[in-house]
Amino acid sequence: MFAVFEQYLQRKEFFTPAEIEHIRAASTVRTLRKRQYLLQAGDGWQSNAFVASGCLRTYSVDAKGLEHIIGFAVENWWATDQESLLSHQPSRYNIEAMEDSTVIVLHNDDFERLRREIPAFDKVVKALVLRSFMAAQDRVHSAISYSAEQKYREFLQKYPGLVQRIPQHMVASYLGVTAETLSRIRRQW
Amino acid sequence: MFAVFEQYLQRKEFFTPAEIEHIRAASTVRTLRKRQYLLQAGDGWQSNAFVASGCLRTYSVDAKGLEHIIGFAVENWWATDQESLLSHQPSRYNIEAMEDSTVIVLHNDDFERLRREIPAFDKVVKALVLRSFMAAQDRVHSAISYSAEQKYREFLQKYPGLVQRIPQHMVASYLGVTAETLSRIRRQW
DNA sequence: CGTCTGCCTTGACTTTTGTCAAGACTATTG
DNA sequence: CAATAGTCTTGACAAAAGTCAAGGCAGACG
Repeated sequence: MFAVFEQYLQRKEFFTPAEIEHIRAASTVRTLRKRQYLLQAGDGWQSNAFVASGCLRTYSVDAKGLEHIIGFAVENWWATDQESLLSHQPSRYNIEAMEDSTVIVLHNDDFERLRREIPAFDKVVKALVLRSFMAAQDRVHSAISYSAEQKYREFLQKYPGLVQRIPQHMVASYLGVTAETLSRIRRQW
Repeated sequence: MFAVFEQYLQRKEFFTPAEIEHIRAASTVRTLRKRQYLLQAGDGWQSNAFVASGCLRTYSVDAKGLEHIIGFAVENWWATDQESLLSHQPSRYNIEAMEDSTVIVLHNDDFERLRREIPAFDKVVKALVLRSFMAAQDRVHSAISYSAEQKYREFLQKYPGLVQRIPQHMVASYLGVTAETLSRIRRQW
């Protein structure tokens, strides 16, 4: 499964075999069964996880027990909680496998070391962080500008295929609407 | 006004006088009158702007003519449109001065060159991008999880002082609610 | 194979938020 | 200083979304 990660990296930048070996040495491959947690709220988190296969979700649980999904991560995406990582505080989020999944876990110390030692790796991460920021900002824009229906349309268009893999009520949670509302939007079509 | 930028940088990392001079050489100081635009939707954007004084807002205008503020930037913050910058497409956003302001503008070519030439500068930018991502993600979390009132409370607590400087209807736009709704929330207190 | 759980839908009703229109107050500016 | 533009508030009403409760269906699993 590390091969998926290697291909991801090579697609973005050129890595020598030695560099790949360094990265492999720092990596831990973890398999998760459906519904298994990679991170549970309240625990600390000091890693970054690359999804080699499967699908995860990151979500919080509010005072009323409602779940709010802040992100999905399928193959070739990353799942992480930078907030806990940077603050060294327990996480507010849960990261849970929605399908049987395989992830490549890199402890943040190793991750930062690899950024220093391998310029290509640093480049990949720089681009990743910047793109993540832009994606988050764009989602803020949708959240404050669009109706539930518009947000759903945008989701379909932006992530075609995802809707096939993810239960509808979780898409609703991701969009910030209730499962009933999303069901009613779809009924009208 | 460049001094504000220098202090900002020195507070984050150590810069030699020569490094500061390199940065100064690439910088353009621009003063903006209240209501003046730094960027208008439809134009291209190839820079990053550091706010030395004053206050700016970044917003889009939707099909109905309604404004949606995706961000404010006061002293020691940055104002930019990474989307236009990275895609080389015309911007969807306007950046407008809400007060008489002074900004330090760095063309992206110079910005990237400085990152390569000055490690401390690269460090500052890395941290900035990561923090921006986390802030955006946190805002997504609020947007999908909270009611209008809860979002307003969080805003007050997160950016005390900002509410003194920014017209209320713009705070409403930032939160994704109408000016009337925000006014009614405040009435209840 | 039958039970159970998760998922989706639907209806009836409530709450929240938006829309439109009007008015008051304030600061700016010619 | 008078006109004006910007800001905030309020009321009446409309629309959007949430809540609660029920039922059906399909897949998972003992």
